[in-house]
Amino acid sequence: MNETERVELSNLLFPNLKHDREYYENMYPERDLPEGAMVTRYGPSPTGLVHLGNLLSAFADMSYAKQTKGSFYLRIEDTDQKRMVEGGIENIVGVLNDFEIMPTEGYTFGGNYGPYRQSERTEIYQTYIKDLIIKGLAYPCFMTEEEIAAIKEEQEINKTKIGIYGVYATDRDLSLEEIKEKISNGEEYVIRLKSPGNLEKQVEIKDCIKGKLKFPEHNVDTILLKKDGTPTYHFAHAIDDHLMHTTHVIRGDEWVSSLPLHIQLFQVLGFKPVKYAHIAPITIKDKETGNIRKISKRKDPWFSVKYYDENGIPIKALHLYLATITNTNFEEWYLKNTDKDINNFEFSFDKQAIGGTSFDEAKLENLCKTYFSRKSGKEVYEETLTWAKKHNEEYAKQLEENKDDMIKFLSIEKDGPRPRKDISKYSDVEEEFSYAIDSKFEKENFSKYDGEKTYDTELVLNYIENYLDLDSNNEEWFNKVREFAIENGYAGSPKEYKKDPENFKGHVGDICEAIRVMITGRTKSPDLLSILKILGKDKISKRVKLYKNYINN
RNA sequence: GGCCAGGUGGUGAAGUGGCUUAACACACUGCCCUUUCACGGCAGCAUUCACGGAUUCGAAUUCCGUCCUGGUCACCA
Repeated sequence: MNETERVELSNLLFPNLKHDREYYENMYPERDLPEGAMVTRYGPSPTGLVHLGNLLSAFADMSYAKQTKGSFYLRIEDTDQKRMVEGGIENIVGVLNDFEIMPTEGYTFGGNYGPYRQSERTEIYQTYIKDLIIKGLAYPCFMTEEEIAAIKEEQEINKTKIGIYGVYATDRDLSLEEIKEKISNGEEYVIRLKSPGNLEKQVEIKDCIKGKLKFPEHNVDTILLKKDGTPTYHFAHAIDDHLMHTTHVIRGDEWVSSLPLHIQLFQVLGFKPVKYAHIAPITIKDKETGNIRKISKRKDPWFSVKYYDENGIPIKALHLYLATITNTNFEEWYLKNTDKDINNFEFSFDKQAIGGTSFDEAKLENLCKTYFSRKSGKEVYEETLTWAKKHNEEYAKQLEENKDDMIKFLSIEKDGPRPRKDISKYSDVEEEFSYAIDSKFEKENFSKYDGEKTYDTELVLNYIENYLDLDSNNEEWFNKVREFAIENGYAGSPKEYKKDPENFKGHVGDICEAIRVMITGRTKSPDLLSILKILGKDKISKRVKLYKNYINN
């Protein structure tokens, strides 16, 4: 086919396009951004639920764009209408909102490079395809699925490379007349790339994360436009990332094998290449097989994004975890910089894992504890309340009714360089601080206490009456407890008791334990005096009496 | 099967030829601190970096082979 024939063909195939390539090139000019600014994008397809892997790449997109003062946009990749899920797009936008991974532009976020939904860009794609046809770089292919399947089978038997290329690309050199005839016969067609690649030659590609990668050139006549006139991912990606001036395509590592195609597409289209960064997959060691595998929706609850919200894992703590996965040096930095927040950390591609990153539940939990330990009692209260309003209304109500005391309880042992680490998620608060809300304590009584020991209420009552001074400081208070212990035949310290157990009924610790159980319903708690002070004498006595009833029944 | 990537302790990993008798963190164990728990401190936890060979005065780090694991080979993204 000569050029005039190709022009005729292009008009036959795409008679109704309003604009040409130049029009779009001018419509989306270069972005006006500072030097080194990265333009990234999150391009989900609304075919199901958002999962951890998606979130991780969106998080990386956001982080890199933010720290370089660039742009992070959301592009909906919905070129496959068959796989569309109802509410899929709303879900994506909702998850991004919930997890505070906010695009600066894109679908529902505005911006000058839209539309940000691929199904609304069909004309653009077709315009570029038309141009490719004129240049002889793409062609209509009329092969049926059966024919293609037969070729694949043959290739499998012959152990040659699978796909439509070289001698298998029978429609590559169809004449204009033949094409016209097929079309008038009503034969359906796709548009394929006329791949200039040579399998014998190598392409070298630099991936920002993986480093230098070498592949044989791409030589398959990949489908660019499907029968229904919509583009395949590969083609849409090239057009969109060019027109939207993406600088870095950050995506899952399942894409590295199509890198030669994508590079070739950019070349054929005459676009300036983008940089690629392929993120290692999140993996997990399968309990049954012992093998490492990609994290899975069915087997791993953590895979689903809903898990974090439902279980009360704070969004910011999840960010912390995503950051540790993203950059291997983040964790150390975060532990050292107790006063800094995640925005002060500088992410870099060369600190990103190359192989798989194993999901570590224990690490997540620890990170959550550290996160909570750095929050003030008031902050913990407020965040827990917000969470409870959504997931535990009854508790939310109780929290609101007991706001002041609750904040005091949550603030115990929070000051200083070594704060408590006892909460790893919002849902822990209710359980860990079960003694904090009076009405709740009375109702649940001592049902949470699982020890077998019973304690002497007369002894404790006596102590409260005659020795308890809620205005004293910790040292004064404890000296009094010790004094009381000794007078009642207990050792003044555990050491003393250990030396000569025969001579004592027990030691101070036992007295404290008795008090603790009676007023908190448990053997473990934060600093006792602090709790006593917040409760006040009346509530303390009441609880001891409650305990008395409890053991008598 | 072809192509590509990766294999360092229970886990995540640092490490790019001598500074490594392999950092750091999590987990676990023991001890200490201590009125409980948590925090914190100390110690233990890979005589060795999948395996074999080569290069080198010297290798976890370079090269070759083997094995294992993962990804990918759609008119899905």
